[in-house]
Amino acid sequence: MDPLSIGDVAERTGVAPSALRFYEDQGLIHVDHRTDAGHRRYRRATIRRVSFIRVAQQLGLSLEEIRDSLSSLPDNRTPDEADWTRLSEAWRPRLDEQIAMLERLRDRLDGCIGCGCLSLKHCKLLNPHDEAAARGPGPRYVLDDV
Amino acid sequence: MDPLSIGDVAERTGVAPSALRFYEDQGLIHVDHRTDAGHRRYRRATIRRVSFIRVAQQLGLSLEEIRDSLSSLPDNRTPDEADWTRLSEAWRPRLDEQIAMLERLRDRLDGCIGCGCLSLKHCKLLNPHDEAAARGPGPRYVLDDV
DNA sequence: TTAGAATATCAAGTTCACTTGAGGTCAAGA
DNA sequence: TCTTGACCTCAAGTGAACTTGATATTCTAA
Repeated sequence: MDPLSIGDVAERTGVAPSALRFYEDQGLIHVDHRTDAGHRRYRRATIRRVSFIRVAQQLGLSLEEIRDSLSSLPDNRTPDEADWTRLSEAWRPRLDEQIAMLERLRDRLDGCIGCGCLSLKHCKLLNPHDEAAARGPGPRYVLDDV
Repeated sequence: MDPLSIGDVAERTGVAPSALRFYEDQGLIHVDHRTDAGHRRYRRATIRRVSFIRVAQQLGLSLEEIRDSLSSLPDNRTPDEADWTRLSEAWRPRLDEQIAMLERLRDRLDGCIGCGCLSLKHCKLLNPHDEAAARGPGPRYVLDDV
């Protein structure tokens, strides 16, 4: 049962067969071999790989970035602890940054609502001009650290 | 200086004029009036509105969802505390959910690296089958609550 | 006054991440 | 045997979110 068909992988990961073929085109996953009839056969580790891709997408990474990230993982053997550590360390800053951004937004929304300042001139969430303007355009106070 | 040109709004928000015209087509923002020459003139509140759109996008909302969200804001007057409270309450669950998901992912990555289980069969982050399989496909342990 | 920057419209093009469609092969069950 | 379903390839289509290009007008500063 080890060699998995594209349908197996699709079912296990929730990713459509067409998407799996697309990922293969993009160099994100690879088949172990083909049957005589030309059908794809994947190794079990591919399920992990595909799950990984979906999680990375949730993080906001593009497929290209994910491919780069995955390139540090071996495709011919089961990734070991060192492999995952490398990946984890690469992700950590991004993860921390995203969490911090969302928390900042949440706290600011709460704070602003609490003090009612959103209707005033001083709200730093939705009045990115003033002091913030010097640091470039956009909603700085949310997207950046203050 | 109150009536702002499209260039002013672009500069203040970091959003290209073409994108602002596009947002107008999509019903996300509106002009206050046009000059005799047909040039767009925006009210100051439009900067907040556009900043809001960008922040919402960072949250993962589509322009359509954002339009719905913004429809609760008045376009003809400066939004007041009640307006923002309504919006904040609508966002809060989504915000909390996203933060929780990212924290879950971070903690799991840390935990898995710490115990080295990512190379074993028991890692719940990258082995979404087994028990998790019953709850549908995909990397459940990260995307859902456990 | 005159060059250049900014604005306008409208259609078409771009990128990303896939999906759909057309046309065909192959294995298993009624 | 037949038909259903899973698989194959390759090209084209999709939707979201804009951008670019063509062409024209208008504002601004030397």
